[in-house]
Amino acid sequence: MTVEAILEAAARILEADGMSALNTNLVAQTAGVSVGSLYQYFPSKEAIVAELIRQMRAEMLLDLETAAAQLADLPLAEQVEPLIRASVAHHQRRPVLAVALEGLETDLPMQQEIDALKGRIATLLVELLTRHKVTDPATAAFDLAAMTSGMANAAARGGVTDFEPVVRRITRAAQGYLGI
Amino acid sequence: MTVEAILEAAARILEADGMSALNTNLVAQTAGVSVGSLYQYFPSKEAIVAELIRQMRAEMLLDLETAAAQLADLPLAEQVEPLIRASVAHHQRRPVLAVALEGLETDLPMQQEIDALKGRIATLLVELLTRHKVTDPATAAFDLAAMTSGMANAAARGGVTDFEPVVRRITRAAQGYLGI
Amino acid sequence: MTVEAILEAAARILEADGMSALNTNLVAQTAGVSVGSLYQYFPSKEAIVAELIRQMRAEMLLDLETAAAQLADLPLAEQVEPLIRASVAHHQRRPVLAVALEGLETDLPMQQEIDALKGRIATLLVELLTRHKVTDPATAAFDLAAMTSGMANAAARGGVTDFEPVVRRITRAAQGYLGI
Amino acid sequence: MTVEAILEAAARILEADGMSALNTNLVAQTAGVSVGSLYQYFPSKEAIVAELIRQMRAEMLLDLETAAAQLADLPLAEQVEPLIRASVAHHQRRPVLAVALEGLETDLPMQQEIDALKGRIATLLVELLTRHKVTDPATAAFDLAAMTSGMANAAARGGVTDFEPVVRRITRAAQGYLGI
DNA sequence: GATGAATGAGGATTCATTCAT
DNA sequence: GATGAATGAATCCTCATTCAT
Repeated sequence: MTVEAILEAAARILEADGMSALNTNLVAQTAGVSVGSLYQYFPSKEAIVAELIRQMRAEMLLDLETAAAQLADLPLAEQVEPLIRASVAHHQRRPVLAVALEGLETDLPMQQEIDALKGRIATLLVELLTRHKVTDPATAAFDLAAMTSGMANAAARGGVTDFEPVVRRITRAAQGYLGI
Repeated sequence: MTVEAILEAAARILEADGMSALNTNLVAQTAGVSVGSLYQYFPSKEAIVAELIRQMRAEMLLDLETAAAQLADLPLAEQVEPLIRASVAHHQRRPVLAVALEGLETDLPMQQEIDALKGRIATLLVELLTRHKVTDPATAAFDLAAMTSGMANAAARGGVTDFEPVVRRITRAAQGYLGI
Repeated sequence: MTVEAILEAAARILEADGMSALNTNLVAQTAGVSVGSLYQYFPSKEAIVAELIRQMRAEMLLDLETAAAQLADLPLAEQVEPLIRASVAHHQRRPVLAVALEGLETDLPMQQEIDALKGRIATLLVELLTRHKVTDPATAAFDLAAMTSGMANAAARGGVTDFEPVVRRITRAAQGYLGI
Repeated sequence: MTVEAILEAAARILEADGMSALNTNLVAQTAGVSVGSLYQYFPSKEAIVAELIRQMRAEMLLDLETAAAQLADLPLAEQVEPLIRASVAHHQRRPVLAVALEGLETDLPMQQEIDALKGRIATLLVELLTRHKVTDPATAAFDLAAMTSGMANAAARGGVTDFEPVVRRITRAAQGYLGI
């Protein structure tokens, strides 16, 4: 309960005013708990942000795994759009937060758990592309992920809230990249 | 001289340790000037970052204008790759700095001059796409720019220093997007 | 406790070395608290001074109200001296501080609360003079207050610590002014 | 010329925004000279303020001496008003500046020349009162000066620009004080 | 566990003064 | 003499973190 309140408070502050406005006292106050309690559950301010990012990546992994499982037997051409839709589901849920967190991910000192999740996401994509005989699947997975998040973030920054058209445009680019 | 020393010092700190390590005393010291001098030329820490971004965008505009001028008479299919190369030239020059500055651009309060440059970059692309009868040229320009910087940034973050292969991969995606 | 320590520290510094020596670190140190605590209770350095002035004016109002209540039925001629004594009671308590604070009052940006207190002091005097048929009571109240604080401050600056003789001399001037 | 420009610039800044806005760079700029030149003529910021105060006191002494000379043969009762008028002539000329400078006088470290002028003003008054057999002429001079400047400053602070009525009211108080 | 007052290092900014040109 | 860029000590203020209750 407390943990969730803290995370939600941090998320809202990030959405509203960005990282420069995020400070532990404000998070605690917004969450309706004391700073002391905040430090009971999180060792540092960065740990809060890290947990938010971890959750986002965990959700993304789940979204992708779910989609991949359902699409397993289809040809690659038909999987692309649903997979991109899954990759972007977290943008669809909270676009502004997604952009903020992705921007923060770079600065964060290496996080065991987050890196593991990102590894699993990468592996999922690489294996999928390998299975479909894509050349240089590692690079392709990397590029497709970059393209997808680049376009989704730009759309979110531009105030988009319905990502369905965005998904279709990303799909076009991805299919071009894959030579489909 | 002093101004350049300050900007170069800030750039190097940003490259090495990111925004959280950027503080006015360190910038001044690294630049070999006093804090007082720093404030003679920049009203605030943010103004230094803003100027760095402004320069990056100004260079990018110049790169694009130069490329566009040389390509004016070619069909779109042949312009894509050189234009992407131009869009990414600043990554090629200082990849780590480019990533850092693009990440900072979002947080920065609206900057007259930077916004003007970004407007001119956007206009250049929109007009070029319009000339070549691309459907919904505004959205296409937006998406292509997002895709390009998304992939270039990811590559830079991954430690890439030769962007030539990256340019070719982005080109593939862009051509797919444009249906070429 | 902390608030009082801060105010007393500020008061002592003001008495000893004046406003130019008043800085937040010194106040905190003198008060035996950290700067952080100081800012927990006062939003700025000026706010500390403002509170000191507010207290001085609040005491003055109380002194005057008490005196006025006790003198209500006497003729004006007999009220003048006790009222001046009340007006000057804060000088009697801490002469050097009183002078310092009155000097600072001018520069201070308008303070809701302080202005309210000064308004009540003025009203008290104006009504009293009105009740005794003094011509142009507003101007008279203004002048008498100015005369009183002018002479009391000058005496304090001159090192006087016993204000009883000063009160009697001010009384002579005030009675002259009132034509008594 | 330069000296006067500097003093006038300082005076105007003091009038407009008070001591907290007075800084050497602004004074130099307002005066249309360089900071370097300012320091050619004044050893420190305080020296500028001190000179302004010195001039004010010098003018006041002159005003008083002139008045006293013209009134030498009149009875005290007839001298009071003209002497107060002379004491307040500098308020009449630049009320806001007069208030600002009198407020600054206290903080200023002892200034040889200013103290000498104030001594001569005091002596002039003491001797005049002595000549007219006033009891305790030193204290009377002190009190009358305090009362005069207290009332004049308060009036100036209140926005008064015509001091003639103020002079007459001060006169009433002074005559009361002197038992005239 | 919860609280929130207290801490104090860190960092932004100002401005009197100097001095090379 | 004049200039104004450069200096850096001084000062304000913030905020992550601790710890006594």
